[in-house]
Amino acid sequence: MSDKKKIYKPKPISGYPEWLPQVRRVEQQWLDHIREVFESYGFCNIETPAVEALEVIAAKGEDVDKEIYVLERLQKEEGDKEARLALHFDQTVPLARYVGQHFNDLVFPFKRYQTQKVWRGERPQAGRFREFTQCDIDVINVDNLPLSLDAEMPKIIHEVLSGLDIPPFEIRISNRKILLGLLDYLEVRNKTEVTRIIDKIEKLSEDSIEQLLKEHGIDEADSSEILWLALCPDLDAVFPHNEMMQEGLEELQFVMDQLSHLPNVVADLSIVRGLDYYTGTVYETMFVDDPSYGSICSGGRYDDLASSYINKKLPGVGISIGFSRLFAKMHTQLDTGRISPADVLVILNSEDDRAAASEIADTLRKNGNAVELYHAPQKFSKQLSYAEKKGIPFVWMPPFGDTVEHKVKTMATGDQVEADYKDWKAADA
RNA sequence: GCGAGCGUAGCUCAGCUGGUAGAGCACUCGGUUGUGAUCCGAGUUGUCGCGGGUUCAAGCCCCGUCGUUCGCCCCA
Repeated sequence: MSDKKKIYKPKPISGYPEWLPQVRRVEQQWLDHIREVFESYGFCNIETPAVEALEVIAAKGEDVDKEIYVLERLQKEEGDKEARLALHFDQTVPLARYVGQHFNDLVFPFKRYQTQKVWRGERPQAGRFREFTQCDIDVINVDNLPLSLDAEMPKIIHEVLSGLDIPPFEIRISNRKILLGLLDYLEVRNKTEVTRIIDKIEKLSEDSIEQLLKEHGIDEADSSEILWLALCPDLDAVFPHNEMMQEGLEELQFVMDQLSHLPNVVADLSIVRGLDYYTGTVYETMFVDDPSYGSICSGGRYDDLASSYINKKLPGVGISIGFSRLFAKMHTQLDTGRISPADVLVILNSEDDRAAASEIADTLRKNGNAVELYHAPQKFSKQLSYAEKKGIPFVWMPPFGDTVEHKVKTMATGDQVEADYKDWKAADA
């Protein structure tokens, strides 16, 4: 029997992160926290399929198209007629479809949160994945939507992020009408390209921005006016050249006034966002000490979300936490050593003690403890070592030999005290 | 999709100008009185990413390929 079994050497797939149990444990705690905050503001949850019909997803333009994963059966035969399916690329498009489809059954304003994986065929980098989790909240209404919701979004996000163990962050807010109004006034044609250039202000120098603008046919006077606006720290200093700019300035001022009690929420006119469907308020969130890591939470207002799916005007505002990016930034520091969720490990002394040990474990569980029972009567040191490795904080030591008392050992200190399993709680110990 | 770097035990890496692989950690067992994290002893682990070429000889050189990391594009 010399022939070795061939094994497939396991390796990670780039852009598809996975964590060890001790990190996943923290990840779930973060997700729980996010859910609790969202629900405390009255958002309800939905989940949509991993896939949408390709034509639902692919309508956003070529840049987006090239990142879409299409689904196909391996054994598909030529000529098989099936709807082409694609993995969703964000949660906004599925939401639009969902709202259009269930319009008559939804109550408006529709406030929903959604935490799911999304897929993008990008080159993975630090904080950038091919499969990642987003936590979205959106509010959608028929015909019009109060502007104060534009302020509620960052307020909620601020509350969420403040409750997580992360470095200092800053939520930056602008209103697209301001920059787009100026581009209108300057009669700039390729607005999308220009806004994308302005979007790079975080990474590039002023000179390179000017150079890029020049390459896209913006003359020096216009270019310096655009740059001045993007970098202008004071809303009052901006002169509105037209109604659009005026409107944008007023809206932004209104939103900022409502958020004035939050120091790390700032107006920043260089924020424009690449995605074209945003029409007013836009948000981005950066780590203060590492802004080039990218936005960990972005979003904005859109005039009509679902016009491709239903003949109604449905304005909305939404924001999305790039959960995977956020979590990946921290995960190396998040290993608490707590692999198991168990509070206590019940020792199994011998086969004869199995029934008793099992009863102890059940009773402890009824009292609200998470309990793992060791299932093999192995050496005591081995069972202790197991608790140590799994990060289980307490070990329950049932009577053995001639002894009659139960003891609980606290692993961190080594202390052992007598205890009654009928009313012991890890939380009190 | 484009550009650059890297690819040696489960992990982090060493391997000098080519001479058929090593450390630390991890893991397993042991150090008699049920007591883990420390200490001591013993032990297991590799087609040196894959394919081809040069050479008496390749982990080390050349070509290709795949994977991966970083930058660009775009974006959470």
